[in-house]
This record gives sequence, C-alpha cells and structure tokens, in this order.
Amino acid sequence: MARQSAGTSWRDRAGKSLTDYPRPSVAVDVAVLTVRTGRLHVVVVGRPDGGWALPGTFLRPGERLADAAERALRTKAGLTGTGFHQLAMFDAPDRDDRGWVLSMAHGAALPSEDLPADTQLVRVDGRTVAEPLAFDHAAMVAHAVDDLRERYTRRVDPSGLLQETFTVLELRRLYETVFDRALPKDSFRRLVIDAITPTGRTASVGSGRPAELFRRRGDGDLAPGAARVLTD
Amino acid sequence: MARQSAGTSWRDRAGKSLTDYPRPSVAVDVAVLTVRTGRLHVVVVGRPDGGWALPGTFLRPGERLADAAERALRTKAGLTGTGFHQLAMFDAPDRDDRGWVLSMAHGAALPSEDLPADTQLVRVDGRTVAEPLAFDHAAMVAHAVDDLRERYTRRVDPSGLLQETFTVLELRRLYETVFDRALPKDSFRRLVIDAITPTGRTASVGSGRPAELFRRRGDGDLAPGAARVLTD
DNA sequence: CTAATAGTGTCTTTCAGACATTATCCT
DNA sequence: AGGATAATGTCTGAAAGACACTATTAG
Repeated sequence: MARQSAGTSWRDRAGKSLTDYPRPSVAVDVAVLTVRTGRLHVVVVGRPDGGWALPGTFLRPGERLADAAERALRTKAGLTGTGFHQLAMFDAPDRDDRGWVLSMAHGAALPSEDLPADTQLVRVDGRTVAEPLAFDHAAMVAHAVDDLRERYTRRVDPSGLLQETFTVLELRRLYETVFDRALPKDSFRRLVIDAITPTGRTASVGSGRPAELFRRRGDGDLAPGAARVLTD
Repeated sequence: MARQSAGTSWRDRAGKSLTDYPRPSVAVDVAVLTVRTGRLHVVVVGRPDGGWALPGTFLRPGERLADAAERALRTKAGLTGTGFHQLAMFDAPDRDDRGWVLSMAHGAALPSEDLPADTQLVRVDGRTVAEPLAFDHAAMVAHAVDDLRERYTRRVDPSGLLQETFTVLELRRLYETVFDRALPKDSFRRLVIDAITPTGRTASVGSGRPAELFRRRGDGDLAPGAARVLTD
C-alpha cells in the first residue's frame, strides 16, 4: 500500500484525500451447496424479473464481509449459523448494470434437511449450474464446487453435509456426489476409517447387516495422499 | 444479491438508491515471494515512518483489481509482467486508520534475478515474515505462502521461481525452500521427472558429472498424490 | 433356510523411501 | 587414476484396487 502516514489528513501524490476518490459499492454473494437425491444443488433466490440469483446483499458502512454474508443468508435464505468462507472477488466493471459493484463470493454447504421448506434449489452438474443465474453468479458456483472438493480432500465432510452420525455408505455416497465419480467401497473405507469414530449404535436399515454409525473425529484430517483416491 | 431490477433507478426497501450508501475504499496489496540464499523472501516497500509494507495501491474508478495490482507492482516495485492472483479480502473496519479501507491481497512469485537491484526483501520463516509489516500485511504473507505451497503441489514451479531451464537438483532445492523440508533425492526425481522435459544441454558445474537441464512441460501437472511426498 | 447388505482378509500392482551402483564430468 | 556429483537400478514396506470371503440382520 501507498499509505504514507496515519490520521485522516492523508493525501496522495495529487493532493487528493481518501474521500475524494469515487469508490465502488461492495456486495457479498453466497453459494450455498447441498445434496439432494444424490446430486449437488445450490440455493437460489428469485428475482423480480423471474430469474435466479445467489443470496447476497450490499456491505453496510463499517460492516465486515462475514457479517454481511451472514445477514444475506438470514434475510434472503432464512439460514442462520451456516459456516462459509471467502472464495474470490468478482470485479468486472460492467458485471452489474446499476453501477460499479464489486462482489465477494462466499461458499457454504449444509444438509438439505437443514434448509427451510420453501428454499429454492438449482441442480449443479459438475461445476455448472443447470439454469442460468444473474450476474456472474454461475462462475461463483463453479468456484464454490472447486473449493468444496478441495476441502473435502483434506478433511472428512468439513462442512457437515451429513448429519451428526452417519454410516460409511452414506459418507461414500456423499463423496461420490461431491467428486462426481464412483469410489471403490473398500479403498474408501480404509481412507476414511481413521478420521471418524464409531458410536456403538447401528443404523436400522431395511434388510441386510446394519451399518455402524460413525461421527466426525475431532480433526477428521484425511491422509495427505487422499487426492489420489478421490480424483481421477 | 438483492439486486431487484436493471437500470440506475434501483431502490432498496428503505427507498435508498445505490449511491446513497457510504462505500468503502478498496485497495490491493501484493505479496511477491522469491527465493534468495535458499530462503523465502517477500518484496516490501519502505514507508515514511520507516516501516515496511507490501506494494499496493487504491483501486481507481472503473478499474479492475488485476489492473490495480499490476499498477502497484509497476509503480511501487518496478515490476512488469509478473503473474499474480487473488488470495483473500482483508476487511477489518479498523485495519487502516485513514478510514474504511478493504484490501484484496494478491500473491505472486518470481526469481530473485528478475527483481530490480534496489528491491527491498524481508525474509519469511515458514509462514511468518521476519520483520513487522504495516497493517495486516503479515497475515497476507502467510496466506501467500500457503497458496504457494498448494500450487506447487499441483504443478512443477507454476510461478516460474526458477529460470527457463534448470536441473533436478535446483528444482529440489526450490521445493525444499518452499516446503521448508528436506526431500529425498530419488523420490523427488521420480515425482517430477514426468512433468519436465529434458533439453539436450547440461549444466556446466564445477566438478562431478554435469546435470541435465530440463524445462517445464506444457502443463507440468504433478501426480495427484504429490502431497504425500511434499508434506510431512 | 435365503436374500441382502456390512465389514474384513488377501492378492497384485504401484510407488515412496532407502541404498547401492553405474555414468560422466573435473583435476 | 581418483574424487565428485548425476542418474539409475533394486529391494522393502505401505497402500490402493480388485475380489472373495465372512458377519449380521430381515424375511
């Protein structure tokens, strides 16, 4: 930065103070991913013109991006307590025809059971949303999927897309959805078994031997070579 | 986003237009990493108060973040043509005492031979800069190191910290510096050998068998399990 | 019992790590 | 020749992929 001194009397080389420069509006958008019927979906909100967009809002004076994102999730999607993180800043000058608006894309993920009943979902195939989204929101979703895969190769279900307890089969089905790839049953079990802890309980499925229920371990870190198993 | 219609007549639920909201100043800062004497360093610029900071600048009206970052590198550090990318937006409301300033941190890396002679460098130990930096720039450097390691596990020297041609030994020394870890000579060679192409030429070192010179391959992708070799 | 699913044992292939050996320069 | 460094071959252990086998439920 060229910040040359403290205080409000700062001037740049042209003698202009900070407030003399036109500034952009800053927005946040959140790509909330979830799994329904074995497919990735993203939460969208309707727009007056009938299109879809990610939940988002403008940054308020003095507000932090994380607070704005939390507010957008709460007021636009009815979600509270959802974890998220930054993905990238989208900054094309013409991305919003209302003016100069930068938007910080955020990624989040949660079980579809935790979504309000009236939540609107759009399917995601690979990295691509199945329906057009407003602005550059489709690119934000692609970023979110990449980020999800990266984080899921490092830890077991770090976003909690599964409920508190789950079977190894449920975990594998989740990873097959996230990575869009069939995963071998035994290799997958050996990959994750040291990152989860068994509860004594078992799942009461219809027929067949009942599967043991596990929960995420404290860290839940996967082996460094997990990418070899999970990616093509 | 709550963007509800096109055009400049947009109003929010309180009837305010976009321009009625106070907006933050947006800045960019770039952590330029390099290797000198087998250690990671970061490019810094002096401040009037005698401290150090990353090269950065304010975003100008209608400008893209990448253009501002390029401008900052050129005017503050004398660098042109250096590749970089976004890391994270730093947004603490009090991070800059001149006012409300968000800053997009960027990461870059290049050979120290390509730096201007008068470039100021500060050593980086692990993820930590050896000297205090202004604002939250030390956290930006930590981000840049994490990002560098991640990208170097996916591809062979993607930022071009080495020159056009290099020996396997030079490449291994670079990776040992980046990952702050001794790497076995033969395992490392087998890891990278399929991602580089031999030039017929050899390096004329003092004594011993001369090492063959290689160059990066088109993609230079490493095996998916590279993390197992490179990380602890 | 059979059907169905969960979980394990084992074999093969691959590859990291260690070590020894060969290759090719210098003095 | 002898020293030094590069590059390769070989052995071992760990782990993935494939497959078969055992375990435990429902009917």
